[in-house]
Amino acid sequence: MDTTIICPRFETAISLLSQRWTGLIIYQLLNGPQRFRHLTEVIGISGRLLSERLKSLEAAGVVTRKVYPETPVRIEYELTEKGFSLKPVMDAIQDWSQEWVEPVNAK
Amino acid sequence: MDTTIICPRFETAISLLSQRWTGLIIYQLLNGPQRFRHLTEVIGISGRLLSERLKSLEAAGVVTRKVYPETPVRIEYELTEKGFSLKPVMDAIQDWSQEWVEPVNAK
DNA sequence: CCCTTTAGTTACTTTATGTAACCAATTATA
DNA sequence: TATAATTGGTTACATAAAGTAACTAAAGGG
Repeated sequence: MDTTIICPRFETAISLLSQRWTGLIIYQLLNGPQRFRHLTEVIGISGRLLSERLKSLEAAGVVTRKVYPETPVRIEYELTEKGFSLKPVMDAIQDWSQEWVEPVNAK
Repeated sequence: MDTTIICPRFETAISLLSQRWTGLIIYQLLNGPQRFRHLTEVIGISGRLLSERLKSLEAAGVVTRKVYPETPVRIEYELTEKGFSLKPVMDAIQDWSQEWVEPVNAK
Protein backbone atom coordinates (compact mmCIF):
# COMPACT_ATOMS: atom_id res chain seq x y z
CA MET A 1 0.00 0.00 0.00
CA ASP A 2 1.19 3.42 -0.87
CA THR A 3 1.19 5.49 2.26
CA THR A 4 2.99 8.48 0.81
CA ILE A 5 2.58 11.48 2.99
CA ILE A 6 3.02 15.00 1.71
CA CYS A 7 5.73 16.91 3.59
CA PRO A 8 4.02 19.13 6.21
CA ARG A 9 6.46 21.99 5.64
CA PHE A 10 5.77 21.90 1.95
CA GLU A 11 2.06 21.93 2.69
CA THR A 12 2.45 24.94 4.96
CA ALA A 13 4.50 26.75 2.34
CA ILE A 14 2.09 26.05 -0.45
CA SER A 15 -0.93 26.97 1.62
CA LEU A 16 0.63 30.41 1.94
CA LEU A 17 1.57 30.69 -1.73
CA SER A 18 -1.71 29.32 -2.99
CA GLN A 19 -3.72 32.04 -1.36
CA ARG A 20 -5.02 34.32 -4.03
CA TRP A 21 -2.84 37.41 -4.53
CA THR A 22 -0.01 36.46 -2.19
CA GLY A 23 2.25 35.31 -5.00
CA LEU A 24 1.72 38.52 -6.94
CA ILE A 25 2.29 40.66 -3.86
CA ILE A 26 5.60 38.94 -3.11
CA TYR A 27 6.63 39.07 -6.76
CA GLN A 28 5.91 42.77 -6.87
CA LEU A 29 7.73 43.48 -3.60
CA LEU A 30 10.87 41.83 -4.98
CA ASN A 31 11.26 45.17 -6.81
CA GLY A 32 11.66 46.93 -3.47
CA PRO A 33 9.50 48.56 -0.79
CA GLN A 34 6.20 49.89 -2.00
CA ARG A 35 3.25 51.81 -0.71
CA PHE A 36 -0.24 50.49 -0.13
CA ARG A 37 -1.88 52.48 -2.88
CA HIS A 38 0.81 51.63 -5.38
CA LEU A 39 0.34 47.94 -4.70
CA THR A 40 -3.40 48.15 -5.26
CA GLU A 41 -2.85 49.86 -8.60
CA VAL A 42 -0.07 47.66 -9.92
CA ILE A 43 -1.58 44.36 -8.82
CA GLY A 44 -5.23 45.21 -9.38
CA ILE A 45 -6.35 44.16 -5.94
CA SER A 46 -8.88 45.93 -3.74
CA GLY A 47 -7.83 47.72 -0.59
CA ARG A 48 -9.85 45.33 1.45
CA LEU A 49 -8.02 42.24 0.26
CA LEU A 50 -4.61 43.87 0.07
CA SER A 51 -4.97 44.91 3.67
CA GLU A 52 -5.92 41.40 4.67
CA ARG A 53 -3.08 39.78 2.71
CA LEU A 54 -0.45 42.17 3.99
CA LYS A 55 -1.52 41.42 7.53
CA SER A 56 -1.21 37.71 7.05
CA LEU A 57 2.12 38.11 5.24
CA GLU A 58 3.34 40.20 8.14
CA ALA A 59 2.11 37.54 10.56
CA ALA A 60 3.97 34.94 8.50
CA GLY A 61 7.16 37.00 8.76
CA VAL A 62 7.40 37.58 5.03
CA VAL A 63 6.65 41.30 4.94
CA THR A 64 7.29 44.27 7.21
CA ARG A 65 5.34 47.48 7.46
CA LYS A 66 7.20 50.77 7.84
CA VAL A 67 5.54 54.04 8.76
CA TYR A 68 7.03 57.35 7.66
CA PRO A 69 5.16 60.16 9.43
CA GLU A 70 5.25 62.56 6.50
CA THR A 71 2.27 64.29 5.12
CA PRO A 72 0.27 62.56 4.00
CA VAL A 73 1.60 59.62 5.92
CA ARG A 74 3.75 57.22 3.91
CA ILE A 75 3.59 53.57 4.72
CA GLU A 76 5.82 51.15 2.91
CA TYR A 77 5.69 47.41 2.78
CA GLU A 78 8.85 45.47 2.16
CA LEU A 79 10.01 41.89 2.16
CA THR A 80 11.90 40.46 5.10
CA GLU A 81 14.82 38.09 4.56
CA LYS A 82 12.31 35.26 4.67
CA GLY A 83 10.31 37.06 2.01
CA PHE A 84 13.29 37.74 -0.24
CA SER A 85 14.30 34.14 -0.05
CA LEU A 86 11.18 33.34 -2.04
CA LYS A 87 12.90 34.84 -5.06
CA PRO A 88 14.02 31.46 -6.41
CA VAL A 89 10.39 30.32 -6.29
CA MET A 90 9.24 33.38 -8.20
CA ASP A 91 12.11 33.00 -10.67
CA ALA A 92 11.14 29.39 -11.30
CA ILE A 93 7.53 30.39 -11.94
CA GLN A 94 8.75 33.19 -14.20
CA ASP A 95 10.95 30.79 -16.17
CA TRP A 96 8.18 28.26 -16.53
CA SER A 97 5.73 30.92 -17.68
CA GLN A 98 8.15 32.17 -20.32
CA GLU A 99 8.49 28.70 -21.74
CA TRP A 100 4.97 27.36 -21.41
CA VAL A 101 2.41 30.15 -21.24
CA GLU A 102 1.32 31.72 -24.49
CA PRO A 103 1.38 35.51 -24.27
CA VAL A 104 -2.03 36.39 -25.78
CA ASN A 105 -4.83 35.32 -23.48
CA ALA A 106 -7.18 37.73 -21.75
CA LYS A 107 -8.85 35.89 -18.87
CA MET B 1 5.64 57.88 -12.24
CA ASP B 2 6.09 54.21 -11.73
CA THR B 3 4.07 52.38 -14.33
CA THR B 4 5.46 48.92 -13.63
CA ILE B 5 3.32 46.25 -15.15
CA ILE B 6 3.32 42.69 -13.95
CA CYS B 7 4.26 40.23 -16.70
CA PRO B 8 1.04 38.74 -18.10
CA ARG B 9 2.60 35.29 -18.52
CA PHE B 10 3.67 35.33 -14.92
CA GLU B 11 0.18 36.35 -13.92
CA THR B 12 -1.33 33.51 -15.91
CA ALA B 13 1.09 31.04 -14.36
CA ILE B 14 0.47 32.19 -10.84
CA SER B 15 -3.28 32.27 -11.26
CA LEU B 16 -3.03 28.58 -12.03
CA LEU B 17 -0.67 27.80 -9.17
CA SER B 18 -2.54 29.91 -6.67
CA GLN B 19 -5.73 27.99 -7.05
CA ARG B 20 -6.28 25.97 -3.93
CA TRP B 21 -5.03 22.36 -4.27
CA THR B 22 -3.38 22.67 -7.69
CA GLY B 23 0.10 22.97 -6.24
CA LEU B 24 -0.36 19.91 -4.08
CA ILE B 25 -1.84 17.91 -6.95
CA ILE B 26 1.11 18.70 -9.21
CA TYR B 27 3.59 18.06 -6.41
CA GLN B 28 2.00 14.69 -5.77
CA LEU B 29 1.90 13.74 -9.45
CA LEU B 30 5.64 14.37 -9.72
CA ASN B 31 5.88 10.93 -8.06
CA GLY B 32 4.26 9.35 -11.10
CA PRO B 33 0.76 8.58 -12.43
CA GLN B 34 -1.88 8.13 -9.78
CA ARG B 35 -5.50 7.16 -9.50
CA PHE B 36 -8.36 9.41 -8.54
CA ARG B 37 -9.09 7.77 -5.23
CA HIS B 38 -5.45 7.67 -4.26
CA LEU B 39 -5.13 11.39 -4.88
CA THR B 40 -8.12 12.17 -2.70
CA GLU B 41 -6.61 10.14 0.14
CA VAL B 42 -3.06 11.42 -0.07
CA ILE B 43 -3.94 15.06 -0.58
CA GLY B 44 -7.03 15.19 1.61
CA ILE B 45 -9.23 16.76 -1.03
CA SER B 46 -12.85 15.89 -1.73
CA GLY B 47 -13.85 14.12 -4.92
CA ARG B 48 -15.83 17.11 -5.97
CA LEU B 49 -12.89 19.49 -5.92
CA LEU B 50 -10.35 16.97 -7.18
CA SER B 51 -12.55 16.33 -10.18
CA GLU B 52 -12.84 20.03 -10.86
CA ARG B 53 -9.10 20.67 -10.46
CA LEU B 54 -8.08 17.74 -12.63
CA LYS B 55 -10.38 19.00 -15.37
CA SER B 56 -8.87 22.45 -15.31
CA LEU B 57 -5.34 21.04 -15.16
CA GLU B 58 -6.19 18.89 -18.17
CA ALA B 59 -7.56 21.95 -19.95
CA ALA B 60 -4.34 23.79 -19.11
CA GLY B 61 -2.32 20.97 -20.64
CA VAL B 62 -0.60 20.10 -17.37
CA VAL B 63 -2.21 16.72 -16.72
CA THR B 64 -3.50 13.85 -18.85
CA ARG B 65 -6.15 11.32 -17.97
CA LYS B 66 -5.61 7.69 -18.96
CA VAL B 67 -8.33 5.08 -18.84
CA TYR B 68 -7.45 1.40 -18.32
CA PRO B 69 -10.60 -0.67 -18.90
CA GLU B 70 -9.87 -3.19 -16.18
CA THR B 71 -12.23 -4.10 -13.46
CA PRO B 72 -12.93 -2.01 -11.64
CA VAL B 73 -11.91 0.57 -14.16
CA ARG B 74 -8.56 2.14 -13.49
CA ILE B 75 -8.08 5.76 -14.39
CA GLU B 76 -4.73 7.35 -13.93
CA TYR B 77 -3.75 10.96 -13.99
CA GLU B 78 -0.26 11.92 -14.97
CA LEU B 79 1.71 15.04 -15.71
CA THR B 80 2.41 16.10 -19.27
CA GLU B 81 5.79 17.52 -20.24
CA LYS B 82 4.38 20.94 -19.40
CA GLY B 83 3.37 19.58 -16.02
CA PHE B 84 6.72 17.94 -15.30
CA SER B 85 8.50 21.14 -16.14
CA LEU B 86 6.94 22.62 -13.02
CA LYS B 87 9.33 20.49 -11.00
CA PRO B 88 11.82 23.36 -10.52
CA VAL B 89 8.99 25.44 -9.08
CA MET B 90 8.03 22.69 -6.66
CA ASP B 91 11.67 22.11 -5.77
CA ALA B 92 12.13 25.79 -5.02
CA ILE B 93 9.07 25.78 -2.75
CA GLN B 94 10.35 22.63 -1.10
CA ASP B 95 13.78 24.19 -0.49
CA TRP B 96 12.26 27.34 0.91
CA SER B 97 9.95 25.40 3.20
CA GLN B 98 12.87 23.35 4.55
CA GLU B 99 14.72 26.51 5.43
CA TRP B 100 11.94 28.77 6.63
CA VAL B 101 8.93 26.78 7.80
CA GLU B 102 9.03 25.33 11.29
CA PRO B 103 7.94 21.71 11.30
CA VAL B 104 5.46 21.68 14.25
CA ASN B 105 2.27 23.52 13.35
CA ALA B 106 -1.16 21.90 13.11
CA LYS B 107 -3.44 24.13 11.08
C1' DC C 1 -13.77 75.62 7.26
C1' DC C 2 -13.53 72.78 3.17
C1' DC C 3 -10.78 69.96 0.09
C1' DT C 4 -7.22 66.56 -0.99
C1' DT C 5 -4.38 62.55 -0.19
C1' DT C 6 -3.22 58.14 1.94
C1' DA C 7 -4.35 54.06 4.24
C1' DG C 8 -7.31 51.59 5.38
C1' DT C 9 -12.43 49.59 7.16
C1' DT C 10 -17.40 48.34 6.76
C1' DA C 11 -21.42 46.42 4.69
C1' DC C 12 -23.16 43.80 1.20
C1' DT C 13 -23.12 40.58 -3.07
C1' DT C 14 -21.10 36.94 -5.61
C1' DT C 15 -18.10 33.12 -6.16
C1' DA C 16 -15.39 29.27 -4.38
C1' DT C 17 -14.87 25.63 -1.22
C1' DG C 18 -16.38 21.96 2.15
C1' DT C 19 -19.53 18.13 3.27
C1' DA C 20 -22.05 14.35 2.54
C1' DA C 21 -25.21 11.71 0.12
C1' DC C 22 -25.93 9.66 -4.27
C1' DC C 23 -25.15 7.21 -9.01
C1' DA C 24 -23.41 3.99 -12.83
C1' DA C 25 -20.50 0.29 -14.11
C1' DT C 26 -18.56 -4.06 -13.01
C1' DT C 27 -17.46 -8.07 -10.52
C1' DA C 28 -17.35 -10.81 -6.18
C1' DT C 29 -20.19 -12.94 -2.51
C1' DA C 30 -24.29 -14.99 0.03
C1' DT D 1 -30.28 -14.27 -8.22
C1' DA D 2 -30.13 -10.65 -5.33
C1' DT D 3 -26.72 -8.10 -2.45
C1' DA D 4 -22.67 -5.96 -1.50
C1' DA D 5 -18.17 -3.79 -2.71
C1' DT D 6 -15.12 -0.88 -5.39
C1' DT D 7 -13.94 2.98 -8.46
C1' DG D 8 -14.70 7.36 -10.41
C1' DG D 9 -17.17 10.50 -10.26
C1' DT D 10 -21.78 14.08 -9.66
C1' DT D 11 -25.46 16.63 -7.11
C1' DA D 12 -27.39 19.46 -3.61
C1' DC D 13 -26.76 22.23 0.04
C1' DA D 14 -24.03 24.98 3.84
C1' DT D 15 -20.11 27.81 4.83
C1' DA D 16 -16.15 30.59 3.83
C1' DA D 17 -13.55 33.58 0.91
C1' DA D 18 -13.32 37.16 -2.58
C1' DG D 19 -15.25 41.23 -5.21
C1' DT D 20 -17.42 45.91 -5.03
C1' DA D 21 -18.17 50.22 -3.57
C1' DA D 22 -19.04 53.50 -0.23
C1' DC D 23 -17.18 55.30 3.94
C1' DT D 24 -13.72 56.89 7.74
C1' DA D 25 -9.56 58.91 10.13
C1' DA D 26 -5.50 61.64 10.08
C1' DA D 27 -2.89 65.44 8.40
C1' DG D 28 -1.89 69.31 5.84
C1' DG D 29 -3.14 73.19 2.12
C1' DG D 30 -5.91 76.78 0.23
